[in-house]
Amino acid sequence: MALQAAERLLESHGAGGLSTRKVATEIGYTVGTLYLVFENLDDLILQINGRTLDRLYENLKQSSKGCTEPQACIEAMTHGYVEYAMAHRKRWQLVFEHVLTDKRPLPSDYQVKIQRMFDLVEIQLNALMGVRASRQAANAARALWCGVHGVCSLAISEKLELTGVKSVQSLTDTLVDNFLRGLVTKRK
Amino acid sequence: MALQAAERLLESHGAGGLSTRKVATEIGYTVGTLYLVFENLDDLILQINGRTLDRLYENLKQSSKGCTEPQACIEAMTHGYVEYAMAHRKRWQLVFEHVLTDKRPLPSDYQVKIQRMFDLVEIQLNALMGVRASRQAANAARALWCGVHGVCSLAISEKLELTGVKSVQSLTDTLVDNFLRGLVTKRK
DNA sequence: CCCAATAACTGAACGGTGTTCAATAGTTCT
DNA sequence: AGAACTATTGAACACCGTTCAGTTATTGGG
Repeated sequence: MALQAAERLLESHGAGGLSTRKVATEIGYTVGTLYLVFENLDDLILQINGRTLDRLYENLKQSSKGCTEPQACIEAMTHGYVEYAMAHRKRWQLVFEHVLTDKRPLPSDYQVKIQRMFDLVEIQLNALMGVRASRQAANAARALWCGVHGVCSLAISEKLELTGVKSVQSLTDTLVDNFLRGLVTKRK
Repeated sequence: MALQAAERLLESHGAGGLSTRKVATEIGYTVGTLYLVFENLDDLILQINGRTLDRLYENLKQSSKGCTEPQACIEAMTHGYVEYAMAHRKRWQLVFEHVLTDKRPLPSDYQVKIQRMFDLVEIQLNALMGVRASRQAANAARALWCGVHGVCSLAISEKLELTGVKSVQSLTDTLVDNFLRGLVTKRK
């Protein structure tokens, strides 16, 4: 599959090294053929990103498998997110930091794949906050997840002076712990 | 100046529309001349970004001018940040979401310009948390600011289904309010 | 005033990119 | 075998970043 070759190129040469010609050559075809399968380079990238989002989602579910307490679940998921992002920076970056040429809105299944992740958190927040606050939980889930995303974003693009995955994890812990404590103290 | 022309192009055609040839033409010169002034396209972009970071910093200081309470200051600053990011998406995106071709580390004054913003928050957190917790305040400032950044990042790249600046502001409020409440309740 | 030295600027060239599409090669079916 | 259909090509176009030998402008000295 072309997508596998593209992912190989992405991992080895970064997002900048992704080109239609290279991908085509990698799978033993020429450029023209690639354009019969993909509408666009953006299209190809979106399909790679779809796969990445799937794996990320699976990673989150896996991470939160062995937990019972809502708070522990959320912490496990944030660790899972950070872990995946840091372990597959190039892939993660292609999803969240690559500006597409296309002006069209992102495909709807793309939105769904992102929303899924929010939902995982929302479920736990609902458990944590009680049934009454389900409206707030949705909002809080988004806020929290944006926050975790922000840590990864700045860490991966090296705009924090953090060294190593460990310190990124501890920074997200700071964010998540305080946010959650704030959330439950409001409810009391 | 070439930078002004480049910023004009950025605003009108997005980061993708930035090219050495276009910038050169815009100021009535040819490509070669541009390479006497800038080492690189990356170099040009970094200089634009430096200016953007300066303006963003000024905007933050301005926003937090008329406040007295630490919490109000922080909220004013986050609003200032979001406001600037949403009003100058292209510029903001070039700073934080454009992946440079160069493999070299970011210039040190770049790091300084980012650190400055953390510092503004840290000062307020110190006031909020008491003197004892200055070590935690530095960490908390980074965590909080990463969080706000994350909201902007996802909002601007349209990965949230948020409509309008208003809802972005309210999402950051959710994040910031809960985080701060969590922070102060721990201290008690 | 003219010439030499210096600074400013050019634009063609190279190798790369995304994208298109007439032409070709291969396959299938009657 | 020949027609219909599909798969694949590769040359062409317009752009890109980057380089650098060569040209033009400006300056200073005699």
